[in-house]
Amino acid sequence: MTKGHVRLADLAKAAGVSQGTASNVFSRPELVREEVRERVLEVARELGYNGPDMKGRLLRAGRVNALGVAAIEPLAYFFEDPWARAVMTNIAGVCDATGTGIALVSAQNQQKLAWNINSALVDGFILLCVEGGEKLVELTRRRQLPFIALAFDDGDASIPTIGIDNTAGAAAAARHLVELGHRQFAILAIGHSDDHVGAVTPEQAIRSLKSTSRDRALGYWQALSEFGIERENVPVHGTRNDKSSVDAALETLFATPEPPTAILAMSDRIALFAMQWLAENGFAVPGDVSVVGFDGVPEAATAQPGLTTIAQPLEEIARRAVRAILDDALPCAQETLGVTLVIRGSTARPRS
Amino acid sequence: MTKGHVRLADLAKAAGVSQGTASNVFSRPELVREEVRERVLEVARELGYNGPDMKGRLLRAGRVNALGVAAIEPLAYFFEDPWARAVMTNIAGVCDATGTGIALVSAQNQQKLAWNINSALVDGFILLCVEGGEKLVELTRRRQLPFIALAFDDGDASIPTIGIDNTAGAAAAARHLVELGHRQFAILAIGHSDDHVGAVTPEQAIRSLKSTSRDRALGYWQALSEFGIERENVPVHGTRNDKSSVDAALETLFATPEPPTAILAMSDRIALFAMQWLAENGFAVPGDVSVVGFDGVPEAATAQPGLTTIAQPLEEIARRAVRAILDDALPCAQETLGVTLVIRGSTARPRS
DNA sequence: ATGAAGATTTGAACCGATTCAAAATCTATC
DNA sequence: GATAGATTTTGAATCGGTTCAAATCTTCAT
Repeated sequence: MTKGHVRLADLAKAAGVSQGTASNVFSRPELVREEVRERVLEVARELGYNGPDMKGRLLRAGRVNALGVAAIEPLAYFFEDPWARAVMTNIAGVCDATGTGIALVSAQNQQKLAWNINSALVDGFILLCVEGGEKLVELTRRRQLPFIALAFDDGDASIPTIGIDNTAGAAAAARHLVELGHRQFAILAIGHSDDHVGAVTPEQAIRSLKSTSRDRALGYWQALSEFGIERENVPVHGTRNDKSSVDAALETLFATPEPPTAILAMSDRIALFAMQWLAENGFAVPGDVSVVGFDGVPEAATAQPGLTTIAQPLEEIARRAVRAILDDALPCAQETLGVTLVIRGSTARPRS
Repeated sequence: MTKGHVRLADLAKAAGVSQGTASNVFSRPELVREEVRERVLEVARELGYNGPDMKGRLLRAGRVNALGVAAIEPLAYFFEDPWARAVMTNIAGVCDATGTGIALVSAQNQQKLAWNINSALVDGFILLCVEGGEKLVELTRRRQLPFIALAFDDGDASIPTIGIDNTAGAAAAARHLVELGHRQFAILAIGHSDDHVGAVTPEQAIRSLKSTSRDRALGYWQALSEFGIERENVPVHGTRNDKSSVDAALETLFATPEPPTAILAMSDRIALFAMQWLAENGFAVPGDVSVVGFDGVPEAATAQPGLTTIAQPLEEIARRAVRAILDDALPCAQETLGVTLVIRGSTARPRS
């Protein structure tokens, strides 16, 4: 029954028209006389031909109408990591509107990632650079397709990037707490280049933090110093953005004679882990301790209590990124967008 | 700087070999003498040629090494819906292992979906049929690529499907509660063909529920009747799988003289909304009311308290589905997998 | 030196469409 | 009825590779 394979040429012959006309019936129907068009479609139906095959079309046309989103992580990252999910959700929204497809590109080891990036059938890439951004950019660059990096952690201004104002965001977070009356702070950091865990001095932090995290640290310090709180008096603990390292940091912090009344977390993930630890250890949030996160992931809104955080303009980021790829209108310079402080239930005045 | 475009033919000429040899250098290097291979690669580097372009390769070779996952929903569905996310996470895991890419295919209106399905560059499809399964299958069928339907709601045995034993799962959930001593039940349903919201009689439920939901209802009733509780005494409320319709159902239920002490929810999503409503309205879970969900999404494990639920073997489902597509070894018959009762903190004996 | 077997390389066909200049056909105008 | 102009249709080139039978080159025993 199945005729092996019906291709456009077969259809054309069967319908008694040239291949060119047959092609137009599908791709530019307005060019072909209605009568002919209907006949060809009729024959197509009989033959079980369902429109031109993408592989051929694409070869000729050059565009796939899909964009790739890449990260150096297992594929499941896109569905499990809160930030990645939030970004993807917004990208998905923009793609829906423009009818663009999404291909997920990733791998743990570089060998495979290189292959995957090279073989992905897409018109361009959005790079999630939270981990291994440099490698990712390097591999993608080779492909010679438009790409844009998100959360990229490197000064190289030749790389098209959409970022956020980390310093201003962090400053806003710290200012919010200090204005509520807090004076005892602690910072939970991520992004030590050596995955350092535990207390660090400000100098160590400046030296070993990746630029995103360093900017956030600088923002915290800056706002606090405006109120006379010097960085030397604000303990900083490195974490690996996972529960166990956050737990360890908090155990140390709350074993000191003057534990913090306010916690500045460099990610919502960390902040949520912190709130969990506090709840488990009998500290009320925000009664005993206030917590501020960073990123503005959806989970922050649904937590109990809601997490006060610095929200990234993800929708705007997604819109610009997708547009940049599809229109091949990459920003000549790196773009930096503003962030907003979202106040929820996890922050309040300190117990007097 | 950019030489317009370097293609395999250019490289071949520049390196002084035939195009066939140049091709082999990349696709089947073992066929070409090392000396030649290195020279060609060297020239490739000079010319900035980064391996064969996928579009051409694919046209000839026929395989894309990617699979499409499709649903009649906006693209964001894959990242937001708990069940979809759980399924995707598992599919991603399998794909990671086999080096397969994932393309997301979806659209709200059928017109666009048809186009997207036809133009997706994939070797086959996994269909998430929670909504509009029939249409999805019909459109995919036309594409004449291997596909397999998940959560498909139709008897048509000619369609390759991996499903679960809904009746047995529901029965296990009900049995668990009844064995704890509960006697006052309520069922929160989804999947009314007309999106009905509010109380329904068993007859109405049987008539208007889609098959997945009907099977679950039958399972509940069957287990309860073994303990002498007749279906007429178990109120059933339709919901739209969203918070507002769940809230409405619970308000009605708990306004009755004999409110339920145990809730059977047809999805974890509903169950979690229910727990939220109960908390907001001063009912302790499981102290005052026990709740059982269905599906076994990750959120069920992290909720406070943990949600007792019927877990689908998602890993197994994902593994079989991906294998089926990649090996083009579709199950000749529809497969049905077993489910397991996972007991967590949301169920306990009723207050005596 | 000769010839068979094995290793490399070549060349041309092919994958399945789109595209566009040129040819063919139809319409309108005088 | 002839002709310019508009509308359709055709045919061949092209996109960027892969593949495979045939041609060429090596190697080595005879």
